Amino acid sequence: MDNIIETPESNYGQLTIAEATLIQEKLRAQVNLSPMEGEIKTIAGADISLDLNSEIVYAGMVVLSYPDLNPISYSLVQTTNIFPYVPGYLAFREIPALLKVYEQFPVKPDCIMFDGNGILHKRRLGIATHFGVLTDTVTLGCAKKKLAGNYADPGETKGEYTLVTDKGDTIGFALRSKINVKPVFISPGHRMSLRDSMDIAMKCLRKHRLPEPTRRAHEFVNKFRTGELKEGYHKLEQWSLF
DNA sequence: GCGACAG
DNA sequence: ATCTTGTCGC
Repeated sequence: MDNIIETPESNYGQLTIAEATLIQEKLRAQVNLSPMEGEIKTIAGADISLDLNSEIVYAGMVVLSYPDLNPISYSLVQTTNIFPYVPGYLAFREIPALLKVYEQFPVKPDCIMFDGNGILHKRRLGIATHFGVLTDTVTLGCAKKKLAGNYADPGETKGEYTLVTDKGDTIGFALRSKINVKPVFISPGHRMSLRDSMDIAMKCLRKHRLPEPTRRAHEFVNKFRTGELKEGYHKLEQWSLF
């Protein structure tokens, strides 16, 4: 039973929703939302890309300098998908591949931003939180749509935000990341506070709706799927025009 | 039964 | 998630 939790890459594909729920409830007790310690010098964005009708998963992470936000390295891994997409269980679909992606980094990033939620989740265990607890890393989530909770629409100015609450708990923020766009949903994953997640997300905003880490991860992973980038760990030169 | 529903 | 055409704005 416990080995299911220890080896997600080999067992998540066989899980039932009931078993997955038990794992989330067990991991929940290990989540750390205390203020982040230490300075962030690098932040990674994580994402996956899929083919239309294929089992292939193209997963990747891009490490950016912080607060400059320039890509300095990236890791790409191709795997076969096993777990289906079920709202609330995204982690079981993407984490096996992302663990392999993470393992390829000779030097780990100080923080990782996921394309999905942290504690902004019915059981407070979105993909960012799940990955953080599993690997004991500092993580946060940035989703493009609301998964759980309630919120009021934030003001139209870039940087305005409102709280997302659920059953009396504040579980994240609806952030207007750019003028005239729908808000994105920010929440801490692991080893950082709600305030930390907002501070970091805000500092990662540039000209686009999505913060640079996840925007870059999405970009790189798509280039990987279309063949423009190759699998493996790659270090970018400082003068690279990325 | 009717909505809600990360990617 | 992915597929698509046009359109608006910097």
